[in-house]
Amino acid sequence: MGRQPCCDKVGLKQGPWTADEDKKLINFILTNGQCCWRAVPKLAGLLRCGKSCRLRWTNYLRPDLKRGLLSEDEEKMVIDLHAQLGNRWSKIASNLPGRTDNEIKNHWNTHIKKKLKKMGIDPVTHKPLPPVIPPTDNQSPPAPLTPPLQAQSVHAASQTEKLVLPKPMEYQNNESIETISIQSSTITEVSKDEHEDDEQSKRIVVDDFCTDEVPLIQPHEILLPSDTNILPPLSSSCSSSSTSSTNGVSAYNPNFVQHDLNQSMPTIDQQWCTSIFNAGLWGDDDNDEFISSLNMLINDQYETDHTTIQSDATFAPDLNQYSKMFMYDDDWKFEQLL
DNA sequence: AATACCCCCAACCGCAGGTAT
DNA sequence: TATACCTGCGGTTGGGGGTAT
Repeated sequence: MGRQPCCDKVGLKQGPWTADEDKKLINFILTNGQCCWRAVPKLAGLLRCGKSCRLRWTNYLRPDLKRGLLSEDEEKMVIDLHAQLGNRWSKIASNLPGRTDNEIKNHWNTHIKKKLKKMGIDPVTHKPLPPVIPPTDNQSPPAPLTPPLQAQSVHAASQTEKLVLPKPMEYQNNESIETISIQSSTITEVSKDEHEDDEQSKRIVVDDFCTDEVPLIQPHEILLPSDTNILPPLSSSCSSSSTSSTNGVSAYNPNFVQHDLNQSMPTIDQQWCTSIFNAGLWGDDDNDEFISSLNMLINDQYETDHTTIQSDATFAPDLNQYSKMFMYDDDWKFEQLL
């Protein structure tokens, strides 16, 4: 059975998002939370399909996103996780808070792949690449490789009942001294022999967590205390059939005022709010609207006394400490953040 | 300065899985 | 059980910006 297209594309806008569209989407989600995406564009006044809105929010506008290049540690983690998980970008991303699968995928394809190849490592198998043999008349097969790395073939252990994937390998650059030492969890694959089920008998256990199941953050770490006025969802009819999340962020959380991912203390993502505010995404005429939304999020208030919200001047943070940047669209006046 | 080429990444496409009816 | 819907996921593309010639 064929599937319907995600939306009727007639009359819908495609291509890069404008600042105005971003503003509408952010404002809508600030006010109403994430609801059924198919309804979002209509309710938010956007000529986009819901899928496009979801992607824009998930990959770009979400307040908990980090921006900028991956750090060295993050890169090492990506390499290590890729060696264990393959191209399961969402799984990899779930281990890097603030990073999206798309971002990691792009970074992999544009940076890490090349780096690994340069180091003589096959980015797919994470094994040494075969040497490049210049064409000769002699068609003798290439000599077997001696693995220069610590990488050990998984198959070597396949005969044991308990299969332990290799510890993170060291990626050594043949051309420089650069060494990437990856410290990670060990994936232990428990074979069927120890259990009764067939395919499902194999499970991957990564030290203290199962990569397929464990959320990065617990619900109590995400949601605000419930003793305050929580903004209700836009509509009770909105489907929340999918409870899965990206990067551990609740998919149906009307308040993304959340605990800091790395700390236990509850914080609103002030970086994001300040960035949005100072980036001029909201014009003067819209400040009340934005402030109102912010106030609801910060103070859980519906009725806003705007005087209680700090003005632009007093709300201005030390921008140097902020990693979140909106830097890809001139319309957003990013220079204010730089 | 003009053009060609390359790189990067946001966005799109289409399929799969889960859930509601 | 079958169907429809919604969302997540991974692969791919297109265009803007930077660099080389």
